[in-house]
Amino acid sequence: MIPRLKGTDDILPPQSERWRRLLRAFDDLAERYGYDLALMPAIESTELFSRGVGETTEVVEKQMYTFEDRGGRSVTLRPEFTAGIVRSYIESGGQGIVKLAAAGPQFRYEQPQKGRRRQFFQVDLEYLGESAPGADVEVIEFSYRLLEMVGVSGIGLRLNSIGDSADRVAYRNLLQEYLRQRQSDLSEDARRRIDSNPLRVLDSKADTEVVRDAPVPLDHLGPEAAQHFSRARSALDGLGIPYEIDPRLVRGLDYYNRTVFEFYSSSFEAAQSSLGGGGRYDPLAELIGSRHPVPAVGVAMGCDRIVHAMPGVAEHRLDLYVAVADHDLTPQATEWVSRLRQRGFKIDWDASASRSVKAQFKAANRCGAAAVAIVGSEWSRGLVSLKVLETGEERQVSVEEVEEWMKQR
RNA sequence: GUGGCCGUAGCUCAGUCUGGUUAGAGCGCCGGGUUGUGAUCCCGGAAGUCGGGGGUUCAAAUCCCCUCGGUCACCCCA
Repeated sequence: MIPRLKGTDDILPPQSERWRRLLRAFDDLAERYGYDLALMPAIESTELFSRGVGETTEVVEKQMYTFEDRGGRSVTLRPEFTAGIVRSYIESGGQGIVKLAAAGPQFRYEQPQKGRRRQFFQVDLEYLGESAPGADVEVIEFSYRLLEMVGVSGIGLRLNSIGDSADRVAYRNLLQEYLRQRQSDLSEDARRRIDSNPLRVLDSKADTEVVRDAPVPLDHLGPEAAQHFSRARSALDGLGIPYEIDPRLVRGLDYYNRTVFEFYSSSFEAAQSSLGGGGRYDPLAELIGSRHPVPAVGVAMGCDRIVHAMPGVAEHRLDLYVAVADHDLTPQATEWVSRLRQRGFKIDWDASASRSVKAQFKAANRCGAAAVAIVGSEWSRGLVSLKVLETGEERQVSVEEVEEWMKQR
């Protein structure tokens, strides 16, 4: 036996039923909100991520699946969607407003635990070319409605603004000065980040005492960033979307500015409880080679975690299971099953045309059929036996009545 | 990369401390009780290199050493 790789999952029934519901809900909402489908490469140039995501980020420093391909190029399995989608926007002309929805696996080489796999699945939305706070609000609202729609309970939203790059130069100095003063109280990791990535110290769990009194970006926003944030907030208030301001929320990727946010569920018990997050990333396009700025905002939701927080729904998977009692009638049954499926009914049957009625009933029960129709001696009179599995009630009816029954159920 | 816990049937686990009949149970699967009736009930069956290797012993799932895997947590993120 060759087992699956560490940190990868086979997603099979019954769990996969929730995935189907989630992906359908995402697809449906994306269409309603005007986002077009994007199917992106799972593999890109390593440089795209090192420049876009940031050299000093955890992801780039030690979590990427990077290797040399047969042509000697350094390539990387995507650890996230955004950099690749922005690359495609620039590569295809880089103009105007483009709204895209994407879904697929991402790869990060980490020690697996609950809610954290080496291959994990994300649904993703990117709103490119729009600088107004309304775009931030739209992707946040979309995410909230998606979680609501699939039945996640205890939805929480943390919101913050980390300001513009220009505001952050002054703020960064202030923070570094503060951290250096408290250096002796900091963890080793935090000390290392004072120079390379001081913002990340703000969400360090090991340094909560020092961080509590540290200056936060929210108090040092420039006037434009401050106005952007207050407009976004009042729009969210108007939509009735609850949130809490978390002044120490920063994101692990370097390209963010202004609005950042994170969704979680209070019912998902795990150390990795964030269901998704995102924010505005106006600086990214130029980091990866655009000759003009591209304002943009996006969100990525972790499907594996959302599915953990979704309720299971017991419902009949199939409208009908067709059991063949007289195997000479297999050709007629084949045609009837096909006709019903073409009309949109969910039908299954024993395609082997060899098993006993008893075995076919067992199969029907196992796959969650609402009823069984027996094709046997009564077929010559235009009838089948219809047995409703839940009640055990059985009667002989015409094939037209079977369809009526399924429609009214 | 570091630490805790766990590896026995397809799944969930008992048995390990205190070595000793043929390694068990529940669920699931297959068959029969009903050659046209599931779920429920009764009867039967298949299925296990006890994670792997080495050692101690008359004897190892059980004790010792090494190793591999899983899981949760730290770190970090979706």
